[in-house]
Formats: sequence, structure tokens, C-alpha cells
Amino acid sequence: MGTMDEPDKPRAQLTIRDLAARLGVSKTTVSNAFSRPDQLSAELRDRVLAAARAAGYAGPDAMARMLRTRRAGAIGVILPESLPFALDDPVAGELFKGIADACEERRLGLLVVPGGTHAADPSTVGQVAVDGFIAYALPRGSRRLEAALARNVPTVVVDEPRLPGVATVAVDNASGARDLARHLVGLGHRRFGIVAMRFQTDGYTGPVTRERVSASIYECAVARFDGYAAALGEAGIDIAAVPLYECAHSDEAHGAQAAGYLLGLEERPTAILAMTDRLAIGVMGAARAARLHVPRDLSVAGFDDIAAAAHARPALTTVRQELRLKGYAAARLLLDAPQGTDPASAPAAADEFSLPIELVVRRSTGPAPRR
Amino acid sequence: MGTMDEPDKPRAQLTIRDLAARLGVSKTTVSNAFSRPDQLSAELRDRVLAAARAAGYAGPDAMARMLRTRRAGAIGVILPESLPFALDDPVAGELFKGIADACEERRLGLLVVPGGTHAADPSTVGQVAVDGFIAYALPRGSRRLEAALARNVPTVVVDEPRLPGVATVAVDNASGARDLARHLVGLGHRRFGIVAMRFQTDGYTGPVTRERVSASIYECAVARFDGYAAALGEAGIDIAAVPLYECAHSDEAHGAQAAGYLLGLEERPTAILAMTDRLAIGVMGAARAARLHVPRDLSVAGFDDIAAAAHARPALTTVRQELRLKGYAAARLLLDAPQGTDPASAPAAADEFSLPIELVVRRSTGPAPRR
DNA sequence: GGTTCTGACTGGACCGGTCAAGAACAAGGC
DNA sequence: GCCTTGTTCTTGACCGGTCCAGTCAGAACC
Repeated sequence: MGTMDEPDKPRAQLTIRDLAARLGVSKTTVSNAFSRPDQLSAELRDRVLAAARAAGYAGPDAMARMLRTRRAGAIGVILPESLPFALDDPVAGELFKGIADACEERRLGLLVVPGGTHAADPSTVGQVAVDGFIAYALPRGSRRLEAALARNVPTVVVDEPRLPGVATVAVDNASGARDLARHLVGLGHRRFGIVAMRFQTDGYTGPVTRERVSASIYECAVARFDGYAAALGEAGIDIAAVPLYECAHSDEAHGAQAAGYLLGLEERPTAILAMTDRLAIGVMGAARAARLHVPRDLSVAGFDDIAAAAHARPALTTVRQELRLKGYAAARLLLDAPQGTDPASAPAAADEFSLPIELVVRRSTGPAPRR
Repeated sequence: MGTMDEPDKPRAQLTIRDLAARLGVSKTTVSNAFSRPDQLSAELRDRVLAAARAAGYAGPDAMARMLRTRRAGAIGVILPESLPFALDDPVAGELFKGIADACEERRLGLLVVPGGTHAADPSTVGQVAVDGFIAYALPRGSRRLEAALARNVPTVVVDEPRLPGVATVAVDNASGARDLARHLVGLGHRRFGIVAMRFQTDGYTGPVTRERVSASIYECAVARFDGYAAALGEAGIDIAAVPLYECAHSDEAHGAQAAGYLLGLEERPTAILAMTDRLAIGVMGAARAARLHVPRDLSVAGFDDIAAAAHARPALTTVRQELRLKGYAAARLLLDAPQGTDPASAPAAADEFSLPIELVVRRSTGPAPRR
């Protein structure tokens, strides 16, 4: 075979026109043979298809078809960080599954917009061919989200940021956090510590003040904080005095680090509120390492109820949200949006879609140790 | 502002031409303002960009640009199953990360082609706009892979199936499996059981014969089996007599189920070779439930060395492969392929890219129990 | 036999850009 | 003064399809 090279073989991609010429029919007919079988006789259609196969023509060019039909057959996902990070995060993973569920129902592709170190660069958002975007947990003022919105293509935001006129799927983080904190207050706890997810994009990890919370560009984190604060306030606890540790990334290592700080404080907390389950699991690991028994010596609670929460030892008290459903709902909201209509003409539909949450009490929280 | 509604405002997507007309310049100039700044004076460029912003024009239409430039800015991934399944599988997850690493380096999107229950339907493969495909662990004769190949766009296969002229990134499964089985033989084991991943797409789970292996459309599974068989053969063990249990899906539950079968056999194996780590971990779970101590009563080995393998109790003996690197290599192979040249003209480059593997001996394998 | 209808196929505008080639004009070199 | 060079912008073809508005033949109807 090696010697049979035909250097002049015109492999230049065949077009529908070439095929039409070859068959002596019109372009339209060839197009119809592929895309609208009812528009020509079965006999001719077979002939066209056979000729196409023989010529090595694989069907209408995707890009040209998209341009004409204005449908890309894919939806875009914009993530706060790079995809590898998201793949390590069970919360994003579940969300992804939900989105994928909807995509596969509709036979749509799922296109992850590159983020990574270039997350600040919105240009790629404008370059991809999609029928809509799902923007997940982006900071307020995200350039990429702005770019997506500017494209005038249906866009659904998951979690944050909430923008007027932009469809959003979220949960009531504040009330979830409040319920959780109330649960701990009810168990007699008075000395709390809070392990927060990031409030800024600066990569800072360490103790922070409430000013940083107020200035945060991450609404979810703020809402959860506010929920805690509300419950503690009700109990007459001075929220300003509650130690607060921010973690740049939501993983066990950061949670352990935060616990290291909180458990080393003079007034050691008897209960730690972690804003995510992974942080909470990290806290429990550190507590164990410090010879503290959970929940006897220390109560720990998370948020999200990822699979690992139920498997943790002890099983983690947390706030359950239906992450997969959230992804599915977001995608459906996107896909069922009034197609082709002026996006500004249909703001009647509620642009806020709220999913239920539920306090899940497990073994990681218990009565406050006396004294 | 609210009352200033202009109901006849032609929100119909602005084009480059509209903008050009509005500014009294040519289409090309507007296009250049966005895509080739060096082609016009900075002053005019600023004017164009400002006008665009004012008019709500977000930049050149992605589809039209793609059609003209013939670049989609994304690479397609074809998975053996649906994306949600892949997201649950750490092997696919790591691979994904590697692919994503390469995509983000190049600022490319990552488009997952819908699979799911429609995996047999190759049409979506032809509808998406991509610059190339990565096909992962597809069964021989996959219609979707055929469709990708027919599109005449660069395509790289990961693991399987190996096809002449198609670039492939894989590992030497047979020799990895052989080394692993030799390790167990060296520990004195003579009675083996094999837990296999699927050989067919029929969803069957249960004991199978070697005929089914020979007829398999999954080359990886066959290679691993052959590797085991080679090592056991060397040791004079009759491979035909070694019990073989096929699992439709590679997860702990199936592994446990397989173990249930194998451990219930009259001639109970002293060593179980599982074709994936998750299956192996499932086997260990079942062994524990059956009050068998690993590795004292039973040795268990896996394949792939996922993160969970090192964390398992006991830590799992397995064959390490660099999954993330595999994904990265596949993507680089795809992206660095001679662009635009006739795919048939450059078969000089090795179309087989083999990654190293390594036997990792941990605590789950030990000397065969005497008697 | 004339009209209407139906089914099968065609012509050409259009989707919204990019790009090679060229025009217009100023500056520089000899 | 003329030719070259360069910069800046324009013209018009092209990317590869889809789809609307026909044309044309034959069947059906009265």
C-alpha cells in the first residue's frame, strides 16, 4: 500500500455541490436526501446516499449547516475554574451529570468553555458554537459571563451571580445555613468557628474579617455566611467575635488547615460550620489528628450533602441540595426557553428557579460539651 | 429609561455589515477591527469597537467565522457510555483531565458528544463543530467512531479499538496484566479467579467461557485477559479451568458480585485478578464481608492505579498507568497532527503511541495460604 | 378538455463572516 | 521626478450548506 501513493488525489473535501453535479441533480436535492427524506422519492434518495458513500462524502458539513440553521447542537458550560478542578469537585461533578442528562435527552453536545488560567479572558466564550450557556458559580462581574450575555444567546446562571433578567437556578443558601446553625445552637453550642469558601479570587487562605465578607464577589459564600450569622444572632451570639477562616479552594486539605487554626484558638470552638462538605471532612480529619472526638468534643457540619458526606466517619451533618437535579433544571430551563424570540420580550417568566434544600442531621453533630 | 421603549427596535442580531454601513466603512474593516488589529489604524479600530459596543454587537458570529476559517475551536470527545457514567469513573475522569489540560493550553473547547442510550446513533457525531475527535475505549465496529473517521477530521483513539492508519494512544495491557499475574504466581498462588470488565455490549454479568473472550469486541479486556493467561500458562496452570466472571460495568458493586461467585466456588481461589481497580476494591469489600482476610486468605489485584487504589484498606496491588498523561498525550497528538494536510499523506508518523506502565505492589497481595 | 391539485425537483438568495487582491495616497530613495 | 515601498481601507469571491418560491409533469376532478 505504501507505494500506491496517488499524490494528485483530490481529497479536498467533497461538497454537496460536487455530489449534485456528479449525479446531475440540484444541490437542494442532495441536501434533502440527507436532511429531509420526505422531500424526494425514496428511489432518488437511495441513489444519492449510495453515491455519497461511494465518493466518501460523510454528510453535510456541520459548520455550514449551523450557520444556515443557526443551531449549534451543543450547549456551553462556563466554569469558575478549569475543567480538571471541576472534575475533582463532587459538587460540580453532580451538576455536570444533571446537565449531561438533559443534553443526552435532547441529543445535544456539551461544550466546556476553556477556563483555567485564562479565566479572565472572555474571548473564547465568543468563539464557540453553542445554542446557549450555563454559567456555574461565577464571581460577580465575571467577564466571561458578560461575554456570554452579550452574545445574545440564552443563558442560565447556576447559583451565582444573580443578575436582573438572567434566568438563575439556585437554592436558598441563607436559609439552609440558618437552619443548620440553629440546629447547632439547639444542641447548646455557643462557641462557633466558621470555615468559609473563598470570598475573592485572590487565592487567599486564612482568617478574615467581616469586611471581607461584605466585599465578597461570591454571593453563595456570603449567603451562607449570612445564614449562619442570622441563626447565631438569634441566639445572642456576637457574630463579630466568631472566628472565620477563608479557604481559597474547597477541599479536604484546606479544611484541615482551617481546623488547625480554629482548634488552636484560645477559645476553642465546640462547633465548626464548614461551607462545604469537603471542607467539613477536612476539619474532621484534623480534629481526629488532634485527638478530638467528633461529635463528643467537637461538632462539625458541612453543606451540599455530597456522597462522601454520608460515608464519612462519623457521617456528616449537612444541608442537602439536589445537585444533579440542579444541573438538569438549568439545562431544561435553557433548552425550553422561548426559542428565537427576542430575549428582552419575555421577561415575564420567572427568572429565578429555586430548588429545595433540606437539613440532614447525621452523627457529626451532637450536644455541646459542658464547660 | 423604562418609558423609552422603542418597540420596533430591530433587535435582530446585528451583523458585521450593519455595523460597517453605520460607520461608513467596509465589512472587512470591521472584521479586521475584531480579528486583525494590525490591519487598520488604531484610531479607526477604536471607533469601530466603540460603535460595536454602543450598538450591542458582541463580535463576529462564531458559526460564520468557523465556516470561513474552517476551525471550530473545540475538540470532540466520544465516550463509550453517557457522560454521567464517565464522570463516575475515575479512570475516565483522569483521562478527561489530561485532555482538558491540553485544551486549556490551547484555549480550545472540549465538546462531549452525546452518547447515552443513543450510543448506537452516529448522527450526532456528524453534527458537531469540532477540529478533531478523541475516541475513548470504544468497542470494535463502533458506528460513532466510523462516523468520526468518515468526517475526515483528525481523530485519535485512546485505548481501543486499534485501527490501521488511525492514531492511537494506549498502554501495553497484555504485558501489564502478565507482570501482575507473574507477581502472584511468584507468591505461590495456583488457584486464581478472574474478574473481567465487559466483553460485549449486551450488559451481561456473570461467569463466562473463553469463547466469549475470543469473540469480544473490547480489545483492552481481551489484552488483559491474554496477559493473565500468558503468565498462568507459563506457570503450568490450565487457563481454561480458571473461573472467569464478567462484569457489565466496572464498579465496586459488580466487583463484589463477582467475588460472591468466585469465593463460593468449590475450589476457592487464593488470588483474584480484577481487570480494574474498582472491581478489585469491590472484591475486597466482599471478601471482608465473607470474613476473609486480604491478603492472608486471599490476594486481590487491580489495574489502572486510580487514587482510590492507594487509599484502599489494604492498599491495592495494581498496574499503574498514567491516565492523565494519556489524555494529555491524546490531545496533543490530535492538535499537533499535520494540519490541513491530506490525512492519508502522512502515515509515516507512528500511529501508535504507547505509554509506560508499571507494576505497583502494595498490601493486597501476599503469599498464597498453604493448603 | 380545461382546471386544479399533488408530488418531485430546481434556482438562487441567504446565513455572517474572512481573505486575497487591488486602489488610493503618502512617504522615502535615487 | 519617478519608481518603490508601505499603510490603510475596499471590493468581491468564497466557505458549504438550507430553504423559500417556483417549475413541470402527471393525476384527479367535473
